[in-house]
Amino acid sequence: MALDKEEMSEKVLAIAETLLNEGGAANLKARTIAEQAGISVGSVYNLFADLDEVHRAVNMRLLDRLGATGLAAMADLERQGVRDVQHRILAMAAAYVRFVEAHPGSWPAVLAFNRRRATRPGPDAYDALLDDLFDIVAGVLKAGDFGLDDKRRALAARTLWSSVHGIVTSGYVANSDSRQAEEIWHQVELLVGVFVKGLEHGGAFAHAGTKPV
Amino acid sequence: MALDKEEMSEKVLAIAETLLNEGGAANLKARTIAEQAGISVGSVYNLFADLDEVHRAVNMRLLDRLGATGLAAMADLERQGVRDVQHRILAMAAAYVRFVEAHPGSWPAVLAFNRRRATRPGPDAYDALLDDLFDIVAGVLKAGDFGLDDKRRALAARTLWSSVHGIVTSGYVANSDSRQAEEIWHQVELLVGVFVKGLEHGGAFAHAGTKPV
DNA sequence: AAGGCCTCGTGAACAGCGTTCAAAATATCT
DNA sequence: AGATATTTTGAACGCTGTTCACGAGGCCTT
Repeated sequence: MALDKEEMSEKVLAIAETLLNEGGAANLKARTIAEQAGISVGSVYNLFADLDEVHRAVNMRLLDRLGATGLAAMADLERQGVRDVQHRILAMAAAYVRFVEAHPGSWPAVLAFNRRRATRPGPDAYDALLDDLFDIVAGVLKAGDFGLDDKRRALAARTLWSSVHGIVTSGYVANSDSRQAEEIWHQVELLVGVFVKGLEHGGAFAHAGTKPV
Repeated sequence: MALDKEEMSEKVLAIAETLLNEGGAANLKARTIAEQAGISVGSVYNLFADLDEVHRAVNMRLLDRLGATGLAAMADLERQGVRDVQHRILAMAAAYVRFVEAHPGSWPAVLAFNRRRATRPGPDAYDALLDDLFDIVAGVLKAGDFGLDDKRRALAARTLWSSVHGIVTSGYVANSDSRQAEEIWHQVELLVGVFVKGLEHGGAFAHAGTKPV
């Protein structure tokens, strides 16, 4: 009556997610997982090649859920007949902020892990999930009438999303009291307001010609 | 004729910086430092309480240099009589991008370290250095005529900087080939263009009234 | 039922890590 | 010079991820 191989894998991932959320990447230990799952250390390595794979699997589940949350938020607004671009972008940003707040320990771990594999070979499932998130934003931008071609709209979506992301992660560097949460939201509001206004006035085409290097 | 205590500390920090830049935080090992510095492991712990303190010291030196680089870039533009806000912001962003590119290994370590101490008590020297960077951006924004009061200008500065930061760090998740560098710069250009245009048209005051939670 | 095979769980063992601390070496003072 | 204070040392401790020879248990064939 023991658990299936796949069931045990999911149990391990659930335990790993809790560990990551409680103490970050440093808290993800093979022996702790084994003990809490009621198996031996070796069995953990039977299910996953190493702890990196466990960490990666947890992160992908998180990214997946985040994407689903974003899509759900968009569907909600659609149902309510909200078609204003600024409202919709703010709703997406709010969903993102809430998600990060709900995963105080594991979200930093997602980012740190993500960054660590910079040396590895080309794109993989990880990037695909991130692209899904970009696509959602691009879809919202498409509703606005900014005179952007597909390429430029995709660029704007990535820019906007990366910016929100930067605000949230920069903000969560400091103490996570409610004052900080307010500051983050003020920044997001300002960014989105300025961004939409800027797009409306053709700011996406304002080239200054500065050379990067 | 051995080195002074402070000289040895600097030697250790120089070695640590190289190690971090070459292999990230995981490459910062007490035994490696000791070997390369020609001292024993124990002596490293005589100079610094633990490796965290070494890492922190290296990061603060980097942030310090980054601030100096930004100020130097501003002084250059001032000397050339460039007063256009968009140009100046782009120059700052370019300085930031170049700095990150020049420290491919240690800059991620700065961020990861920064994030890790989220549980610690209040503001410290680390935050002070980050505030210095915000102040430089705020100074540039002051030159523009956006009708912003001090408080709102500071918020805009933090927002803009966090956004640039997000673009750069998100971008460097993927492979660091030159195509990626181009993508990053395109995003920065779009962000700055849209941001300035948005500020000019009062986007900083466009409230949508969406509640965060 | 007995034997052979094979898959899978096991936990002791290994190498490496950060960190400590009693002792040795060096420096400083009387 | 002798005594005292300081600093340097590296072996040792406890922890980590990871491996792998071993043995238990199921499954098929004889």
